[in-house]
Parts: sequence; C-alpha cells; structure tokens
Amino acid sequence: MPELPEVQTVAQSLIDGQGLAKGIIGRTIARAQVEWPKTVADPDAAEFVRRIQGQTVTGVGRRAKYIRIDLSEDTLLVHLRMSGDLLLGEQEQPLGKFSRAQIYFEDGVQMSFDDARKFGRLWLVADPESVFAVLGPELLDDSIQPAAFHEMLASRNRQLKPLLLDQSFIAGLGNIYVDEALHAAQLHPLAASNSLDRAKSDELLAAIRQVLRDSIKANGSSIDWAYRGGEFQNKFNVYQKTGEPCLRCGTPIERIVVGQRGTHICPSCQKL
DNA sequence: ACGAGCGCCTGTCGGC
DNA sequence: TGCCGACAGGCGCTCG
Repeated sequence: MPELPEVQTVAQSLIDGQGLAKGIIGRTIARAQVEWPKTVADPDAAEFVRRIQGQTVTGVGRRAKYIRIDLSEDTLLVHLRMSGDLLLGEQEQPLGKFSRAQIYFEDGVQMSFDDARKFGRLWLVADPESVFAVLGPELLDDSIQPAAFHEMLASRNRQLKPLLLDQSFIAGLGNIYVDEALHAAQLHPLAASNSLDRAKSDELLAAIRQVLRDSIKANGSSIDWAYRGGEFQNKFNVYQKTGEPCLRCGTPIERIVVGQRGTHICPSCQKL
C-alpha cells in the first residue's frame, strides 16, 4: 500500500503524535517485543530487542519508502511494504490483531508495528547507508535535474513503468503514483525509456512531482487500511478506475498487466 | 541488461 | 451460504 506520500504521512505522525499520544522524539525505549520474528530483517529478533533497549529517539525522517528513526546509538528503519503501519498509543491500550512488534517508551507511550500481510520489515543498524546504498535519488528535492533525468531514461532500454517502479532507479514511486503520473504525462507504461525526447521527459518528471506533492498535501491515499485521514484516493484519475471515463477525453479506462502489476491507462491518451 | 515467474502472507470481493 | 479464484499499496530471488 504505502508509497512515498503515505510513508511521509506516517513519519510525520511519529513527530507530531497521533490522537492523545505525543510524538516520539526525545523518548527513551524501555523495552521492545517482537511477535513475528521475520518482521526483523536485521539483526535477528533477539538481538534487536536487546540492543534497542535504553536508546533515545533523536530524530524521524524518510528516505524512499523507508521510515528512518534515529536513535542514540543506532538507526531504526521501517519498511511498511504492502500492509504495514506504525501506530502510537497510550500504554495499556490494547494491541491490534495484526501487531507484529512493539516498542514501549519509558513514559507511557507505545508504538506498534501492525502488518496484516507480514511483508513489512524492521532494521536496527549502526549505519543506515548499509540499507540505503542501493536506492536511486529522491524525487522531491533537487537531486534530480531535468537534464539528468532525461539522460537516466535515455541510458536504459526498459519499459517505462517497471523502470519507474525500480527503487534503484528513482526512489519512492509505487503502483498507484506511477499509473497516475504516466496518465498525466500521456505516456504508455510499456513505452521504451530511451524513446522519450527531452520535452516528454521533462513532462514526466513534472507529472511525477506534481502527483506526489498533491498526495502528500492530502495526507496520502487510504485504501483498505485507514491512513491519517488520507484523501488522495478521491483524486485518482486512472488507478482502480477501470471502465470509468477518462477525465481528459472520455474514453473508458482500461486495466492491463505490466510487469505482473495491475496497470490502469487511458487507451486514447496513452498510445504506445 | 532486461523481463517473466514465483514466493512471501492475509484479507476481501465477485462469481458460481 | 459456501467455496474458489483473483487480486491487493512491495520487493527479492531465480532463470532464460
């Protein structure tokens, strides 16, 4: 589920707090518990629980689709994958059915990692770069200039959609926002990356940034699992709009499969 | 280098 | 009502 805007929204909620629970910056971890050991990618669950105890949260941020929680000694990284969530609560508040790991702070706040499908992962590492090294550039700062983006596309010969989903190419996009961005830029998901001229490449980069910014502004999208009141799902133009008229030309939206992922296009606006 | 297929998991929904 | 397949926001692996 979560792509860059949803991950950003969850990270921000850890800073601001949720409901009655205050944010986590400055809090010290009294203890942690892991219900589903595979949730911890590195180190093993027992070492994770032992090492995290006593560390204090010094900062919270996001890199790609990872939530980054800086601690006094290590960095805690959280990847929500398809169904993960981080929930803050007052201690003694009952855990949800899908809670896979919990962190209990010294002063009554608890943080639960909930994840129905068990794909999400936690890392406790001395250096986050050990995990981040393989990631491509961020999309919302100035780390990609239009000329460089065009060169990145031109130097590969790949289908556009799988390339944009490849986190080592650019970091943060997922299935929803790729479909929305390709529709906005009027590009077919199977178009070859090296077939785009500079103008079209610029249009694509602008569309990606626009859709991400608009979604962050709406607190991301909420589908199946509620997300901080996210409202962007009400602004989808193609994602899960199969059969509905394209807002640009009226042609019914079609669902195809690209790279094993459900893909939504306007067959008139997005010609191959 | 690239793309397809599959595995990891559980829940929901539509069709019969 | 019950069962069964399809599908879901992600990503790592193998294979050709």
